[in-house]
Amino acid sequence: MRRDRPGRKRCGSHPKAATSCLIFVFDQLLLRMVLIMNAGSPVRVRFAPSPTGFMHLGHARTALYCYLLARNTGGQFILRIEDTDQRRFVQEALSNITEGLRWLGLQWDEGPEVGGDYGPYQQTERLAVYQEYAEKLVEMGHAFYCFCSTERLDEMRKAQQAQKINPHYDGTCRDIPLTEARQRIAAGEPYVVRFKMPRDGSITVRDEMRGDITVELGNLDDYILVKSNGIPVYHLAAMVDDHLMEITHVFRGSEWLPSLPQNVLLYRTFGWKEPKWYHLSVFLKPSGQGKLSKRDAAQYKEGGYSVMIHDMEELGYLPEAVNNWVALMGWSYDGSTEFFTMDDLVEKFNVEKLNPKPSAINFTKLDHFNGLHIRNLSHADLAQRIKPFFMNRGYITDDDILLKITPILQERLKTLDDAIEMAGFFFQDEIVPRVEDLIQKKMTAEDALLVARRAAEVLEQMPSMALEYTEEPMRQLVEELGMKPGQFFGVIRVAVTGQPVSPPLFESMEIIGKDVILQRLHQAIRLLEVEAQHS
RNA sequence: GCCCCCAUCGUCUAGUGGCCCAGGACGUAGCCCUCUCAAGGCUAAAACGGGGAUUCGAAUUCCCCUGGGGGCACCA
Repeated sequence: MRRDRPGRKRCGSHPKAATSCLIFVFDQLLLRMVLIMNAGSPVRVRFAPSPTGFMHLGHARTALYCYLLARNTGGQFILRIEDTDQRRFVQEALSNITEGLRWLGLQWDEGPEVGGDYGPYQQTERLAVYQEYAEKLVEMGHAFYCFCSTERLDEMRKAQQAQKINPHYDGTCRDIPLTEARQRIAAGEPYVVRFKMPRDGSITVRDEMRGDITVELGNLDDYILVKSNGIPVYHLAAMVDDHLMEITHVFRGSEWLPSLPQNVLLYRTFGWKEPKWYHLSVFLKPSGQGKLSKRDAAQYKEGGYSVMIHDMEELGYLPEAVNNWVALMGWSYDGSTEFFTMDDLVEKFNVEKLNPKPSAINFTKLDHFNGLHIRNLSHADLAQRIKPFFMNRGYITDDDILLKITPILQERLKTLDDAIEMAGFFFQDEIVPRVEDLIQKKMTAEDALLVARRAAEVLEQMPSMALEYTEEPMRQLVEELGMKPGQFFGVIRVAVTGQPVSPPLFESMEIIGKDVILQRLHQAIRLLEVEAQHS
């Protein structure tokens, strides 16, 4: 297939460029055709988490890619719950995952809560289906019943490891005649079903991002298909479901890559049409050393970051930014475009630019994307998004004021949470500035007092705190006093906002209003008077 | 121990044999703008892991080494 190389060739005026220009046009035509062909073949992709833990970044990326490809091709995005491990089942995990998906804006077309024609979408509700296929495999002679106890298996493995040979099933039950096996089962003997791996030859499988991979079948194990409790393992359940649900493209973690040959062999044994496989590489720690682990989670949280999706909202991240960030770890568009809205991603996502290299997460880049997406929001939208953060801190917010402060906050926020520290003073009845903040560098208490007094005098004359009544008069005052603007406005800023760093002064003053401004100025004057006497 | 995968600035990446003494982005440093902080603009430092081979020509193809990652369960 032709590769997409946007912006690579440019039509110039140089005579030689004419040919390349023609080629470029032809290139674009081809590209169009490829896109149309792609769009004409809707995919069916599934995100299939197991409810054994909460949703993290790895989940988010896999789900995002699934969603993007489905939307991009007009196909279906399916959510399937792989809950065949009842021992590790976590009650809140399912809701945590569905909430995470919804927060990210990755609504599924089929699955829990929404149904679909290929249901049920929870594996424990499909047990009879797997049983049927396991039986079929036994009858075909490609699987066998195994009566080995876990104790014996453990010992066997230990012995193998001691001899430094590859741990694998030793084949004890492989050749028990089927009639005998059935008798033992009827007699109540516990058993599992194992795949009867061919002993000779090799198999070549294909990961779309890496190419062909060939392995010796002798290296593959007689892996278990059905556990002794009658519940299938992933390798059976997922393949049966992917086939039955007509999944065309499988996105899963690279931890599954080693078992791809077994998985593909099952497909081929049944004669099913194989999906295209994409094994997404793991996320590494920010240091790049080792994969992201639960152990480190607490540490990230301390730094104001998290790898858990349910933390992202509270930390002040936008789902748009998380998607943008996560999309670019393992996928690129043209190597230079990095800002993508969800619509952009849906339109531009393509499997050709997927990359198999493990990537270290970079939280500061998340911050950057979050800032970009915050600035991309409308004032009204931003206002509504920062509102809950103020509410949670006990501030009584006012929608009008919120809407007024949004424009001066927007380009200063890295996270929505930053709004509290930056603009809390708009909603506080009383602020108490620290005297040492009031007095600017290279300034005495008397100097600061003079600034506050003169400013108060001037502002008192004004009909309101509208920009036209504050900025010019204050600048004149600066000149009159022969001070540096930074110093002068520093005093006013701290007096009015209570903090040395704030959104633009005049805009802030206009929003706060004349009464409160004068009140705060006089408070500062009182504080400075006391200070001046003591020094 | 065995099997599999990966390898370009600190990090995310572009790159599919000549457009590359390697481009973009985050971060870092400096400058500009400026009422603080940001945002924005400009500039700088910063990479093809090592060795062979193929070729007129290799970041790009092949081999070996090294490094990193993953897997080898009645877990997913």
